[in-house]
Amino acid sequence: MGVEPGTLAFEQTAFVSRLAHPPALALLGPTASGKTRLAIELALALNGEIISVDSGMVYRGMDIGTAKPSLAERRGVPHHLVDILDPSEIFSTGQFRARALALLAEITARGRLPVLVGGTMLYFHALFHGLAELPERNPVVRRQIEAEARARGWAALHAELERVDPQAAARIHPTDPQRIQRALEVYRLSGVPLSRWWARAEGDAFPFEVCRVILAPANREVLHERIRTRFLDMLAQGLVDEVRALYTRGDLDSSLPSIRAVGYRQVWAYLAGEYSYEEMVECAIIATRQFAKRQYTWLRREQDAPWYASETPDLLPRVLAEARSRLRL
RNA sequence: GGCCAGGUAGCUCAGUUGGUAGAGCAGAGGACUGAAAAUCCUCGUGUCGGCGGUUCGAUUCCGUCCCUGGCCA
Repeated sequence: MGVEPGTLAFEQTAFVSRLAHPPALALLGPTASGKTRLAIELALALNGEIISVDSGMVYRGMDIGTAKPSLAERRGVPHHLVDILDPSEIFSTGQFRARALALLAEITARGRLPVLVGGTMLYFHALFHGLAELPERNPVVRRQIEAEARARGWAALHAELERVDPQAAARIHPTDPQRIQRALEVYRLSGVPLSRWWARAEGDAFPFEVCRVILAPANREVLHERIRTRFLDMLAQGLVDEVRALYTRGDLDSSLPSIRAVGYRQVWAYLAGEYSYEEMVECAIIATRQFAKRQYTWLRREQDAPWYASETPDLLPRVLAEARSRLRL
């Protein structure tokens, strides 16, 4: 494809030669930090396209509760990995990584800047640091393991894991059903212990020069207040009706990752009669706070990325300046 | 005003036959390899409502006062 002199695409391509890899921008932050809006501004200013790094926004029909930007709010900026699945489907970190990598290449080939934005820190981690070539989840094996757990208890399955994969067993707590299940699944599917798979895939380099920026409210009380008012806003916008539409479909249930998402899970429980309205509101806000806390734990590990307070004046110009100098745009 | 039941961690409550107390929730920190908005780990000093009394020792027993809820006037 031809790149014409004088266009932004030409300039970017020209500068790329000075970087080891093509440029990419990544905006990470906890829920309710304001990253969605800032990302759109950045993409507009830098000729970018957005790649959503968000395990909830992938689902169609889940708009209010995931704080998905409306078409108007997107202001013409393409948003990738949004509305790509039905809530009955299950996404995975591996699928995210493969699709994101493909999109990064496509957007770069178009002469535009990829802007990764989101709060699903495992996805960012897998993208930047690589992922072992593990076998994909297998529903049959999972059901089998669940049945065994019901009969013998997770501790017994952890003991079994200890026999076939002592290294993985040492890292996985006996009360962590999800990881015990996954480790046994990988072993049964491949005959190779999970710890061996981990050891094989050491450090897949991320083939982009990435400028990472972290956006978060200045302090916890501010974050908690934003979370509270935002959830109340979602209710005012019709979150209960949105979840009811999923609830009345009849083919979805509370074990699905989509329905387990913060907010959806609690409204679902309210519709099922397990919570009063007040309990639902309270529990959803609490769950969101706890989710944000886990996001901070990941974020603190990203020492090389600068932190910006959500309430910083002139936030956009500052982040723009940071991106331009790091990526030589 | 009288009677009853309570006042113990931010919240809901256990408990101590007298030796100054512990659960759940909340909160904080951490882990994290195809469910990740998931899953899991660690962290509990607080005038035991106030003031007196009894006692070597009171959060516990006694008296009194205050507060909350219920019932009766």
